[in-house]
Amino acid sequence: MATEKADLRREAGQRTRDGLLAATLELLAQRGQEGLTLREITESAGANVAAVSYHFGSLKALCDTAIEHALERYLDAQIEALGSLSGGVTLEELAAAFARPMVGALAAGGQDLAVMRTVARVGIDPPQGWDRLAGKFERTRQDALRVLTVALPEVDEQELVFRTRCAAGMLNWLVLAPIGVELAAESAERIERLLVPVLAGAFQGAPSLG
Amino acid sequence: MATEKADLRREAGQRTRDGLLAATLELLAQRGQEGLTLREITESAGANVAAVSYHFGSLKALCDTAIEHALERYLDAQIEALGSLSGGVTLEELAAAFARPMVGALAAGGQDLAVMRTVARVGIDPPQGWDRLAGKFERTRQDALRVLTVALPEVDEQELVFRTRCAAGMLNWLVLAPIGVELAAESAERIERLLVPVLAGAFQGAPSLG
DNA sequence: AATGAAGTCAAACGGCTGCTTGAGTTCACG
DNA sequence: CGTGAACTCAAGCAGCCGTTTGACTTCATT
Repeated sequence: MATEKADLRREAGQRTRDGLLAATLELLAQRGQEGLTLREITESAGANVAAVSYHFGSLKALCDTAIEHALERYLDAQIEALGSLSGGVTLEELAAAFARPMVGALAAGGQDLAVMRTVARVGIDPPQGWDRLAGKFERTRQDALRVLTVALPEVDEQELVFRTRCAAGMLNWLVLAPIGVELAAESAERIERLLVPVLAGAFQGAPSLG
Repeated sequence: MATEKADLRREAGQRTRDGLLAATLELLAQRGQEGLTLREITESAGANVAAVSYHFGSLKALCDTAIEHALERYLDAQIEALGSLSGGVTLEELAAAFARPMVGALAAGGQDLAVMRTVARVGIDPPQGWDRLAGKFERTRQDALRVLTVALPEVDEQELVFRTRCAAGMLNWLVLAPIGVELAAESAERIERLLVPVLAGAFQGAPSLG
């Protein structure tokens, strides 16, 4: 068939690696890094405890790898969602793009949702390998800020940064807290219809008609 | 002196109890319930490990007690802040009252801030004794909703409930995530000036000028 | 002074933790 | 077929976990 050699041994090893990463991601999403147990992961993945040391070196290294994969998946989705925006868009369009990865993950469930929950948990207790992805993270913030400064030229830039962080934090909370379970039962359209006005309103700030 | 009898033994026991509760609250605020260690608490409180079993029965019971105390302090502050609002207030006034307990805790630091952080963590992973305080919690939600339905009669009530939860979640996130450390360094006035427009905007939703 | 309740404490317990070991299996390659 | 690398596995390691125990101190009461 293919010119590539099969090498079933390496394939089996890769399968074990992937299974451990998937099980770790799922458990990280459910309970975070603290309550995580080596034997729990390996039982969930159908692997031996020694496989963790063999493939990743330690439990901590396995968690770091799983978290880094999740962060990279999330940041890529966020960059793509925000990068598609042109200069002159409405706040609603920005809000919809800002929330798209999370809305999609809530609707899709499974590993996408686990990625989102893990990223949200990492946002509360940042790991040590955080710096390596700080650049990508900063880029998503700059993407949002660039659109915001055009849409809201009268608002101080420092305040727009704060509002962006508020909006991101709100999304993180919604996906982590029990309300995320309720939202996951809804359709993507309904979630977006609920969420976009709140996000856009937070970006814009209270109108001065008080 | 006083007609009350001193009974220094009971007073010492009460001091140990309070010290354990204070140390537990501080550690709960820092790292949550999972990473918590019996010996860490007792060393921080200057007590013996057996004191936990003696005074509370178990580590879990100690945590539950500390969490319940924190929840009660938070809910009382929230009820008082929202209860002072009359029927016809602006969204900004509602937002300011909604955020007042958290802004105050950020400015005060210390145990007030620990209470707020612990409550926020509980919001993500609710304990089992949650139901006992569900009534008080529901009351704060109703207080906010009552004002919101007057201020925003054109918005569906179900959406207002969602926006209230979004706003509460945003505050919880701000106090839990690393941004909370930055905010705690600011003055209460500055925090409120940053926060109120975002909260009021989230309550109101995006204006239909898109 | 004797009594006994209240509280403290060092030491130990079984159990679970992450990790290692060495033998065993699988399979590409000469 | 023999060799050796890649991988798996049961068993065991030291160490920390929450909890218990029984002796000890402290002190109001009689």
